[in-house]
This record gives sequence, structure tokens and C-alpha cells, in this order.
Amino acid sequence: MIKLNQKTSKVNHSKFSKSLLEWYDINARNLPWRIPPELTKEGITNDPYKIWISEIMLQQTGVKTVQSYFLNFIKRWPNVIELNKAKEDDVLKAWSGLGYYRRARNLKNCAKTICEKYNGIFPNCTEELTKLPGIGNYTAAAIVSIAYNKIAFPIDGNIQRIVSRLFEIRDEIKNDKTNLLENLKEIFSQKRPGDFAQAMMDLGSIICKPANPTCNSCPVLKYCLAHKNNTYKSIPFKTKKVKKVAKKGYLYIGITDCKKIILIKRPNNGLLGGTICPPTSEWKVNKFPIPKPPYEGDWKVLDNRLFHSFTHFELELKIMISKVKHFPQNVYLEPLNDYTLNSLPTVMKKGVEMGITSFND
DNA sequence: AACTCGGGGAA
DNA sequence: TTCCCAGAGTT
Repeated sequence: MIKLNQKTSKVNHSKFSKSLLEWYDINARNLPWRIPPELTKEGITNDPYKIWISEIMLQQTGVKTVQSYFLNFIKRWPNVIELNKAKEDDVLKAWSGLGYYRRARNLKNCAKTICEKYNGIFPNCTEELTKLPGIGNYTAAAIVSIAYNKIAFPIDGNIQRIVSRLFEIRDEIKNDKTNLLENLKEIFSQKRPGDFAQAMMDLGSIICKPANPTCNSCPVLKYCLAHKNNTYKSIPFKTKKVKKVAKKGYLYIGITDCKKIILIKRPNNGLLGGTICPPTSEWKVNKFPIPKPPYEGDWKVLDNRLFHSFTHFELELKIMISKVKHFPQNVYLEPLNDYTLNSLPTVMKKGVEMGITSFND
């Protein structure tokens, strides 16, 4: 539903973006994947590779969390050619702790396609970009606007929130953004589409925050219908989430004679897909399954339990540990050092840390 | 259209 | 605790 009442129709296309971009020119966040506005205004453009990596990392992941991962990643694989040469397992290890591990595998697959079908050059239109693995409507539009400074309409959580408040849209947030798009097209900047998108994101991060927005310092306050009518606290509207189910299981930490930990590669589909972890039992809702350690040994259960929160359920793991002499050929044997720990998904890192602490006692 | 995918920062 | 984060892919 598009709401074009008298107040919102006065939102002037060029005046809005002028106010926003003047604010951005002074207040832009200094981010490692970003060319600052004083340089983009001189025609210097962002590196599509860096914008791509950052956009994938930033999917459902905060800027603060992403920065160090981004710098490490770019240092190790500075361009798409190098990334294409990387091993998928190494990319997954570099991704460990970020979550949503499918992103890392899609990244590798996408690099392959870019190198083999696009001669190492990122497409500059959303139609081609959305064909690539891991790149949906949002990321395609972000690359087109931010990296190539062409007109496109990335709609992330920030832009969704800001536009909803500007036009006082009370609709429930959905996957389908066509509604918001109509309103966004009334206010965006044709001259600086890349900076406009980033300015909206910075505004959403610094001023127009989800809770307690600092409206008194907002550069586009006079255009905001939700502020005018004091409805911003309930916009955007979201339904409250259902309570998470509790799942329980066992984590098996097998240690070889040469003090290495036995790891296996999880199936590509499903939770923590493709990552290399200690084996676990099945995870049953509300009760522990019967423990069945995968290798012969003198298994003991730790007193401490591991609690970890996923998006859709809470996990409680009992940790079992044993010395293991016989194991299959296809396992991964890794030394118990910081590199190994930091290459594990967070839940597994926590479990291994608990396990080896007790093992050393 | 509804699920499934992690993890952490911040209030 | 709860919410939210520069979402995409699958069902």
C-alpha cells in the first residue's frame, strides 16, 4: 500500500537527498571497505571485490563484528583471482565465528563463476549479479550503486526503517519490498546513488536507530512523517518472535595419542554446513539422546554443560571426552592450538575449550 | 509466504 | 532477556 497524502507528497526529491548528502559528507563512517565521500565526489570508485566481500559479510551481521574479518580476508585474498585459488575449507575457517556459513561457500562458488564466465570482472547490473550464488536483490543493488555508482535500490534494514518512518508506513515488514521501493524512488539521489545508499545506512546506524533514535540531530527531520505524528516508536512494525525450542545433545571430543583432536566435515546442507567440527550426537528436542561416541575409547562426561543460542533454537550440549586409538581414515586430525580453535564455529570452539580444560586437569 | 540458516552487540 | 544486524536460498 502506497501512502501519498498531502504531507508526504511534499517530500522533495532533490531537497531530501541534498540534506542527507550534506550530512553524509561530514558524518560518513570511516569503514575499511569504503571510499570516503570526498573521494567519490572526485569520481574515484570503490573496488567491486571489496564491496562484494563486505556486503556478504554484512548480511545479518553487524559492522563492528565484520571489520576485523574483512581486513583479515582482504589481506589473505586481495582480489577475486586469489580467492578463486583458495581452498573452500580455508575460506570456511576464515569465516568461523561469523555465522551463516553458506555465505562462505557461496563466496567461493561465486568467485569461480566471476573468474571463468566474467573474466574476473564483476557485472555492473542487478540482472547479471542476482544470477550469482549468494547475491540476492539487496546485494546486487548494493554492488551496482556503491561499487559502480549506478542507479540501484538496495533496501537493507536501515533503509527499510528510515523509509517506513519518513512515509509513516505501518505495514508489517516482509520479504517483498516493492511497497518501500515506490517511496524510496521519490527521495533517492540520481547524481550520487552510491553515496546516497551509504548515507542512508549511516543515518540508520547513527541517528535513525531502531530504539531511541536521536531525532533532534537528524538532517532530514523535517521530511519525517512518523516524527511529525509521533508514531516513530512503533515503526517499522514487527511481530514479536516465538519462543525458541530447546534441543539437547552430546559433543564428542576424541584426542589421539599424539594429542590431536579428531574432527569431521559436516554435510554442506543444514546447520553449520560444510564446517569442520568435532562429531556430535543428534540434537533432540527437550531431552538428551542416548550417547553413542563414534570411536572406541574410555569416554567420560563433563559436569559442565555448554549452552548456545541459535536463531531458531537453544542448544544444550554435554561434552564427552576420551583418548582414541582407532578412528577412520577420513577424519581431520588437528593440533590443539589457537589456530585450530579459531577455525571452529563458535559453538564448537566453546565446547572444545571446555573439553581440553578438563582433559588437562 | 514461511522456514532455515550464527553469532554478537547493545539496550 | 530481547531485539536487531548492509539477507539469501529453499520449501
